[in-house]
Amino acid sequence: MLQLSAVEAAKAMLGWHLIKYEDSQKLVGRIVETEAYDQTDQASHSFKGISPRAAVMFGPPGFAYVYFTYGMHYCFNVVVGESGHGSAVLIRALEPLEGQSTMKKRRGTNNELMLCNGPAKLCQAFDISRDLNGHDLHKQPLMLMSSSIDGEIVATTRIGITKDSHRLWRFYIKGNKYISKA
DNA sequence: AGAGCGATGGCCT
DNA sequence: GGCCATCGCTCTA
Repeated sequence: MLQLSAVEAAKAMLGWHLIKYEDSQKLVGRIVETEAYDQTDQASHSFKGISPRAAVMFGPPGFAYVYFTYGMHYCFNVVVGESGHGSAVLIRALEPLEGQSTMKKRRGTNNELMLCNGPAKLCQAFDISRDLNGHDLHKQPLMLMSSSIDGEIVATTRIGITKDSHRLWRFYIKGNKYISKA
């Protein structure tokens, strides 16, 4: 699945589970919103070729690309596509399935809908930061498990970008309450 | 060596 | 709906 193009992988990954193993507990979230980024796409960190920051995007699929932005936020991506091709899927929102109490503590809210409904929010809830950049998602502590969905997929423009903003490369599960923005 | 700019979220109105 | 905090990365000189 993960060797697919960014767009195909972004759609296929809806419904997958993201699992984080911590000392005495497990956090689980279901992917409900994604965005595709590709080296042919000006909005992508890989557009200008291999840089130290975006190097992971050009590696084999199934690894984590975590970057820091706006001086305060982390965003989590899954590297997809063939090795040598710079593409990744940004995970924008999760539906919390397990470990909600820890997520609530980290996020400072008791509202289930607000725990993982944004790329930086889910990183805070799952405690994902720079040290997981380049991590193999087939291994603990952070893992990806494939799953399928029944729901319909909606495609829209991506959020918060200016270049190549016409592409309909954002995908979410129709009607899901946990997406960042309808 | 240095300036400018974000794949944003939270809080305020 | 609008504004602002805050800093690593990239590009330019």
